Amino acid sequence: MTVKPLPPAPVGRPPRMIGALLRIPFQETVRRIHEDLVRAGFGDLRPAHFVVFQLIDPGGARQTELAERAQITKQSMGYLVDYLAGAGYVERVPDPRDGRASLVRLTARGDAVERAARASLERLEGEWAALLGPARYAALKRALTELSDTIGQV
Amino acid sequence: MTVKPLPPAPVGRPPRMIGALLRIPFQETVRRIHEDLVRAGFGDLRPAHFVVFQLIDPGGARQTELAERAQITKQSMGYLVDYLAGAGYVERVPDPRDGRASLVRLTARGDAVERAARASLERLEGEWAALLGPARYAALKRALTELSDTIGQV
DNA sequence: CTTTATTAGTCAGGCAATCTGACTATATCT
DNA sequence: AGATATAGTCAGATTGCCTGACTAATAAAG
Repeated sequence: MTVKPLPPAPVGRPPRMIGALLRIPFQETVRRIHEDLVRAGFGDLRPAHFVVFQLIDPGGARQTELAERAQITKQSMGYLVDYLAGAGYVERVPDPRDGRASLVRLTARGDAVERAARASLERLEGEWAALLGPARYAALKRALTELSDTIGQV
Repeated sequence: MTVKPLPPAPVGRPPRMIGALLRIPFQETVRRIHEDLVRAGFGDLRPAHFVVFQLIDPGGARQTELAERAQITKQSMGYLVDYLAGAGYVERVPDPRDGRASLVRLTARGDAVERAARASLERLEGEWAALLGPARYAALKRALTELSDTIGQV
């Protein structure tokens, strides 16, 4: 009666190519960090903001510098920093070395986010190291590090 | 005199964590595919469209099915498919098995894109395999495949 | 030391890619 | 036949990015 059952799954999918193989774990890192940050009370942070925490220097960084590192325009970085400043995660202080510039610095709340994100990733790394075995996981990180160095981005 | 030279680079950056290590090569795959597709005359495709080519079945797929696989809403997938149909990469044909549905199918032009994207990734994989050595590159793919299988996404 | 060019950042406006909610038409189940 | 579920569209909003034009401060050239 039913015409429903689609032809019986012609094959078991071609193996994923490197694009999907990188995308899936990468998206999982983003998802996990976001989930853990929400649980830690930082629910007003969205994935687009993570790059700021990742790229900012301990003593603060210029907005233009952050934009270059993140490879977005200074206007887009301004938008992200505005939001983060409004939500109390960063503050702008005048740069004593250059009257045009200000330094974007993490507040105490911003520092807490950085620590929470780092802890979240470390938990995930622990899970993955357990899955693959520590040696293979370390080899994975070394290989990815070499690729990243070659690509030459932040 | 000059106050300019920032303190001489306090340290050589902490090692990247797994998030950045996955993000950098992943973004490189996207950048390279896009670059090669532009060169091949498919400059009207944007990275957001790639997922459709990646997820569509040879005989066509339902829009809702594509949305589920891509983990976006059916409305968002509708937006992408509308664009691709308007640009001649896919066509909607009525689903003979279900009057509510249509099947999204690649046109000849869409097939050409899929082949070009695959070739682009294969070139990139060749470069990376040369960089790491074939054995380490194969091990990298195996490790990423196991992580992807565990995460359980497309 | 003044003019010129460069740099840091903002303002204004626009587009792409997502979302939610409400709806229509068709299918399926009881 | 009636109730429920599913495929897809319509309408409207938001986020994250862009380009272009601008201001203010600095640095370089004469």
